[in-house]
Amino acid sequence: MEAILDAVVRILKRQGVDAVTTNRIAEVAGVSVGSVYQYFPDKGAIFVALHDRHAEQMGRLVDKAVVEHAGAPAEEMIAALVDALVDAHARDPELFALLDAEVPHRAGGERALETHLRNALRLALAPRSRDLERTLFVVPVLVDALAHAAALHRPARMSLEAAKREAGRAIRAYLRVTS
Amino acid sequence: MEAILDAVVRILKRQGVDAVTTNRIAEVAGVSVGSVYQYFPDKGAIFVALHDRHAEQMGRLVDKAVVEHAGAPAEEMIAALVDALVDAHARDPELFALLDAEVPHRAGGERALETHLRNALRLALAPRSRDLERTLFVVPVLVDALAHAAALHRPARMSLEAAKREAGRAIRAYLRVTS
Amino acid sequence: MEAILDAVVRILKRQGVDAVTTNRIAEVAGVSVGSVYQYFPDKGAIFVALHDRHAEQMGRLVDKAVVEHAGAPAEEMIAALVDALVDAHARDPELFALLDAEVPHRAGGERALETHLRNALRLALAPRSRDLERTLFVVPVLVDALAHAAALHRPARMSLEAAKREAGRAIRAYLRVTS
Amino acid sequence: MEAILDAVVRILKRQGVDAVTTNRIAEVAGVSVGSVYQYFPDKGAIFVALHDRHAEQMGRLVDKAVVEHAGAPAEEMIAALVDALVDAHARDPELFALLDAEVPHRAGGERALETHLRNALRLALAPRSRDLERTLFVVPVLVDALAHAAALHRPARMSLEAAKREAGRAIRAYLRVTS
DNA sequence: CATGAATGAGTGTTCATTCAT
DNA sequence: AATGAATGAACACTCATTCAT
Repeated sequence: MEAILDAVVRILKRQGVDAVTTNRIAEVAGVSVGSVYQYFPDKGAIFVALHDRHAEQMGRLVDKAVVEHAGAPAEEMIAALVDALVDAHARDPELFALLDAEVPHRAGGERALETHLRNALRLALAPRSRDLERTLFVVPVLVDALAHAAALHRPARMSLEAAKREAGRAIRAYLRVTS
Repeated sequence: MEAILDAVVRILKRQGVDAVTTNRIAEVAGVSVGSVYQYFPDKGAIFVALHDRHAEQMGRLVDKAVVEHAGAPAEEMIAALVDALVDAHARDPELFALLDAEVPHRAGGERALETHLRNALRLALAPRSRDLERTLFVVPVLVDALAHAAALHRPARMSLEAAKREAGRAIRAYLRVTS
Repeated sequence: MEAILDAVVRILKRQGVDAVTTNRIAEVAGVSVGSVYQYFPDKGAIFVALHDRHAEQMGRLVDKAVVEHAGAPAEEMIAALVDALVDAHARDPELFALLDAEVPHRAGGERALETHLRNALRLALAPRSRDLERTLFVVPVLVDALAHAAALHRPARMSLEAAKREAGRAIRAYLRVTS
Repeated sequence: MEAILDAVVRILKRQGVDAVTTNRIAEVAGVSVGSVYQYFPDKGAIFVALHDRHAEQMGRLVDKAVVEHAGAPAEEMIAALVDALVDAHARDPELFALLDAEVPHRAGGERALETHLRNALRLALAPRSRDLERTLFVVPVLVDALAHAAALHRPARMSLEAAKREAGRAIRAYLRVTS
């Protein structure tokens, strides 16, 4: 299963989505097509699983940061969050850009990372905000968007660290006005 | 050409990406397949054109807001920007979610809206910021992400207006710390 | 009409039969598709006309040789015939090989050159042969096959002149046994 | 594979080249289109294989005649050659005419029969000729052309046997002058 | 469980042909 | 007569999926 998803990733990076056929997946994974269908009902499920796997990896990072900064000020936790997410995406920007742009998302089932962030932050932000609802709407969007941008779309002249720092400033600025 | 893109949109909304075949496009557009190929070299080009058209429409909105608030404070201009973009996307959220999730983007050629915003804001923000580079990195990301979120992914209990307002607050907060 | 056939020849040589489309013919000939259809009922007719034109050109060569050697011994006439045909084909071997191999012949309507040769030789050979029928069967076949072979398929080490001479010897040898 | 080529032959004879579509081939061969593509990379390859198969069949006949008349005079061997080739083509003249006229040859890769003949005859003719090169150029051309003509294009009034005999005479006459 | 040959519905695309101008 | 945009039937080919071994 992991092997299959890894095969998809390899094909995706080497030749693009259009080269991702079930037969090629099997070949690259070193199994037979039949075996691919033992684990996934159809091709769509493979893409879903790929997105899910990524979401879970990011989710684990989020949980870890939340747990590790349970007592600390929200700003610190968020800085850690941004840090972890940016690093994770920066490890293979090409892949994550591809995942976003080319691999179909089946609209609606998504926003997994934002949702996860929202849930994870609910507790951490509860005491801070007069209107939790609105804060929990904005912060995950900022974290997700800025982390992606920092890792994948920052200007050529800006370092990863500088981008992280600026992302942190933006989120902190918002949190401050949400007293 | 417009008719063809409109046909794609219609099929997309009614039956999803997989139903978008060149023959069906022709049928829905009321022309022959051959004519579709008179205007587009292949199916991929149709999707590209669809994304481009959307980007241009948003670009025009951006330009309009920038021009109309040329003398006004940046905050106001940005509020107008968010307003216009949110309204534009809110007019047909389903479509824009689809466009984002299912219609392949050909990774890399993208971020059109952010880029346009960046260029449009360069002048408006020039006097404000000590480090224009970083501001021009963050603001377009915030505008784009919050506008999309407000229009397409806001919590069920939050009104469009409330989402816009909150988006505005977040961006304003960042601009304030970027003296 | 000539222009159209010339266009076909040009495309044929530059890009092969598969590139010969009616639209491309029109383009290369410098007219519109509609005009092509003014002169030819359909695409097949163009190929037929091409073969016919070639057959007529060869036919004229045959007639000329026959007329010019009307009084001379048959051997001489045949030598002239082979000479003329070989030269004609050797002028553009590539084209004639293409014409033979790739341009569909519509089986059965063919053997135009052999038939023409047969008719042209009927008189010249009449006095020589006890069985004209058989001679008129063999000689055109020899002339056609050897002329083509000499012009288009002779071994790399053999000169055109040598090939012609050898072709002549073969035909003469046959004529001699056909007293 | 044999089944596929046989299907092509069947369609060719019944409905002509234009009816030879990959789907129809599959249908007539009793397999699926997919299976056709398991054995042949594309449609062109099928035609090539068809020509190749024919060339091999003829080649086997040539080899057999050469072997069986290894010690005998060259005249006899050639008579046997002509005999075998004429009979082979006469068994289904229509098909071989079609193969020649309508099935594209991909110019240049061809003359397979002549080449085979040339190689087969090299040994047999070696002692006879002062100039082997020229003899090996002419004889295969004569054998091929006369065998085809006898089988496929002889005058209506001439029997197969008579045509064979006359072909033999022509070749023998040439061999005699090539002492 | 694994295999991978076989399947065939379905797709993108081409191109001969037409006909209103 | 000439044009060339429009047509759409038809085709080569792919690839997700199955199932007998």
